Amino acid sequence: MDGSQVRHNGPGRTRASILGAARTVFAEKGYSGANVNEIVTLARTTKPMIYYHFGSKELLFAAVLEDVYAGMREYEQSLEVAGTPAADAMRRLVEVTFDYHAAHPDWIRLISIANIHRAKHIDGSPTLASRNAAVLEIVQRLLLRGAAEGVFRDGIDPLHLHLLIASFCFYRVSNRHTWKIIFKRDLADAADAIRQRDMAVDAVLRYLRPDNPPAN
Amino acid sequence: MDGSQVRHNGPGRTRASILGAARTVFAEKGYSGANVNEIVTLARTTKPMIYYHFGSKELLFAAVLEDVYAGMREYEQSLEVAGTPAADAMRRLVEVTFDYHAAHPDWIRLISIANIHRAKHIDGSPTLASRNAAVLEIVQRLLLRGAAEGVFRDGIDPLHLHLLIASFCFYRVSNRHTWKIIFKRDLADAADAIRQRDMAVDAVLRYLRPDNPPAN
Amino acid sequence: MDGSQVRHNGPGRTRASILGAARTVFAEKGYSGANVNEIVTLARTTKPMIYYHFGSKELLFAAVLEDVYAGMREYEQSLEVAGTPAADAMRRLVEVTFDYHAAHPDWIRLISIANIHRAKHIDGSPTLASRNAAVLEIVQRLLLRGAAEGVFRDGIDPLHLHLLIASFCFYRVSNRHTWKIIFKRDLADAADAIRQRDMAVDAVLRYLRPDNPPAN
Amino acid sequence: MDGSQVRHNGPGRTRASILGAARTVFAEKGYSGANVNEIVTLARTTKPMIYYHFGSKELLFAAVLEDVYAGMREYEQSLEVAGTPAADAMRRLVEVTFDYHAAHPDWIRLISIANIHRAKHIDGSPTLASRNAAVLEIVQRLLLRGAAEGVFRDGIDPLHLHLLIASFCFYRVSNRHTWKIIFKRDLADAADAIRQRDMAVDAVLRYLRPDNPPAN
DNA sequence: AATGAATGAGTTTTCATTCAT
DNA sequence: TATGAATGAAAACTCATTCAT
Repeated sequence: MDGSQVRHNGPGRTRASILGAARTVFAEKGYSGANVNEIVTLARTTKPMIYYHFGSKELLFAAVLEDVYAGMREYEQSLEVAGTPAADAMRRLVEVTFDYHAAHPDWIRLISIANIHRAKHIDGSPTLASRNAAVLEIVQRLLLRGAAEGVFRDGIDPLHLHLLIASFCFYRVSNRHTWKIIFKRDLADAADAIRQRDMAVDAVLRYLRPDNPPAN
Repeated sequence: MDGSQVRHNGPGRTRASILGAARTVFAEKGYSGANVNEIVTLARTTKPMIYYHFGSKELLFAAVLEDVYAGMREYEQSLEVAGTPAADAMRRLVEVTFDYHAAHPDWIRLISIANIHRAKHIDGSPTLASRNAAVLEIVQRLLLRGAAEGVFRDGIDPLHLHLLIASFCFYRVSNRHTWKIIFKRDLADAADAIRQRDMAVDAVLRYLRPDNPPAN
Repeated sequence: MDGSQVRHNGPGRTRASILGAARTVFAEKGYSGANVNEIVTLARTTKPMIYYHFGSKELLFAAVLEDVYAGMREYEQSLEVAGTPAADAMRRLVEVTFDYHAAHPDWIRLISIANIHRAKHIDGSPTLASRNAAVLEIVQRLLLRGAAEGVFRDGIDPLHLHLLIASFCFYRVSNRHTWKIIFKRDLADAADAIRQRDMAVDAVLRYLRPDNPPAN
Repeated sequence: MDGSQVRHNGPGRTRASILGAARTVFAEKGYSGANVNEIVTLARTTKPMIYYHFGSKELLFAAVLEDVYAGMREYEQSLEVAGTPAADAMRRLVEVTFDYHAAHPDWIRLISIANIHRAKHIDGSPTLASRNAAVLEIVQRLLLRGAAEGVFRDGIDPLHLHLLIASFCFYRVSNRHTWKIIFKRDLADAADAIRQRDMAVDAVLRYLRPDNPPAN
């Protein structure tokens, strides 16, 4: 009757829109709190499509998490800072990490939710298992470079350094709601956030600084 | 009128057992994932008792969270270390914080869950509102003492320092499941945990150390 | 507001009415074809009551089947025919079996349905496992008595004799619909049924008759 | 217009494979329990093919039943035993019937399922309506021949005799699952089956034997 | 303070069927 | 003929909450 047919989106279109909607809703409500109906409404499709494309609510959540971790690649690529002194590169790495977390609260919420469920939804994922966590190698190379330059101490475990950085950047976002109530200060406040960012850089660089720095 | 008397537990006994069971179940499954039936089964009582004592599932969860934060008092009291050099006291504070978090994963899970729900269940709680976060004062006093002793730098925001410490101690527990899958290392591994603990102390003390330490 | 309260039937009332409704609906539609909604409507209650009282649709069906087999007791009790010549007693046994099957088509349908599902719903039932099939003993005693009287042959397996009797009585009911279409005769036709009944008795007695009957 | 041609199976190939898969699945799960998806997966085709070739799930089931009854022809043809004494021929007829049922449990399950649904899926089928049930004529001729030979009684209704034979052969297969649980004996046990077969023959021949057999 | 049973609304999931290509 | 994707209706099941006692 009319040429403007709405049915049948392009291939993969429905799947993608479900994934996006699911990401939003899961991040907002948690796994159990999220509601399949709300997801399909937001995705402008129907419930069976979830089961057709993903198999179950659980597998849909797993797909969302894979998607979230795919985003980690993007973050990791932005970490590579070539050709600068190690200390500057490290400063940059902390700042980028800080900013990425600050800019992606959904990412953080979804990872928190995954942990509440003991990461069972990504356990056994071939995609994630085959991943080699690029951050660690970047950090590792940077540590070696800094040590060679004489600006970082030796023997730092890159995983532990990453833990120091990531925990700070993640927690200030993930736990800001309880902090606001308990400590009456909003960690997301812009002015304060800048000082937290400086602090993170400072803490990392001081931690790495050799006890007898080169006298140059 | 008839011999079949209903057994009463001691006063508050039912309430307490519901609270304990709820804590376990909410920590395990999250707010929405937790199920009122499971709670009463674990508490060896019946559903109406929840409504009698707490009013609703939401209010029960709020009560659990208050209970969790009451545990914070216990932690804070163990922080007070009198009569020692500031640096030693600070080392102690970090260690106690680290150990407390490591020993109370449920506490951490519940706080994560509260944050997923944007802390709405504790928002407006008179108990929590009236709380003056003792940690901050302890940290504050310690910072001043250390500055006076000349072993800490000036101008450190106690909230930020607490953030540095707490984020590390919290995150390594809260996010250990996803870390295990992504980085193939278990942050809870005993030997590694010791090194993380040393690192936390080290990072904090190096962060506080004055640039020109007193020549003593 | 009004004294005629309908809610809350007597204890066990809801359970019993669900069981009765389920029996009707399962017999009518088969296990998968039966619909939980229809059952609760017929039982004048609500869906959760099925899950509260029985646990699942499958367990409800299992309960129906147990109920069906409980009916077998009633049938078995009516088999005991004391103090008559063995041949007369056997005639009576066949007739009672015939009549019982003819009078309980639902019983037959439910057992057919159970067999379609390979009896998995009653497999492992403690009630049914502990049952000692009284028919077999009755038949056994009757065979011995007849042999002693010299009117039955020796060495008949009571289970096989019961198979001969039951198969005829069951099948003519269970398969009458396909027979009607294939052979254009209705096995349930009253006049014909009488002849079938006579035939069943006749076939059994002739089968049991000794080759050299006592010359009395 | 483009190289990506859809693979066509041979003519009727898809139809036949759907029919075969449907037979398997319906026999296994019953009409309602069977699932169109499972059928097409087993048939290695897609759902619309069912609707293209058969019109609906119900019509597909009807087609399966027609197919099942077509198998009856094969059975009936194997019944014709020429040129032997009537008693031997009858023995053979019972044995063939017994063996055919024993060898085709799916056939039996499908007929049971059809009866659960009151044979509505084959009601009105022109194919089946036009069928003249060959068994009955074979049995009829055999009875006449036996009577002429003086080895069978007169006046036996061939339909009733067929009922006696078929019920035994069908029921021992159709109801073996519940029998196994109730009577703790497996009617399909090979050694026992032989005795059941002998019994069937014996029961039929004794039923037919004249009261005053010819003294030959 | 306690219980067994009930309720209504909602949850995830399934299914036969059909559309566009 | 054949396919991948979509649909609408309904299926089984769950849940927080409340009633009558």
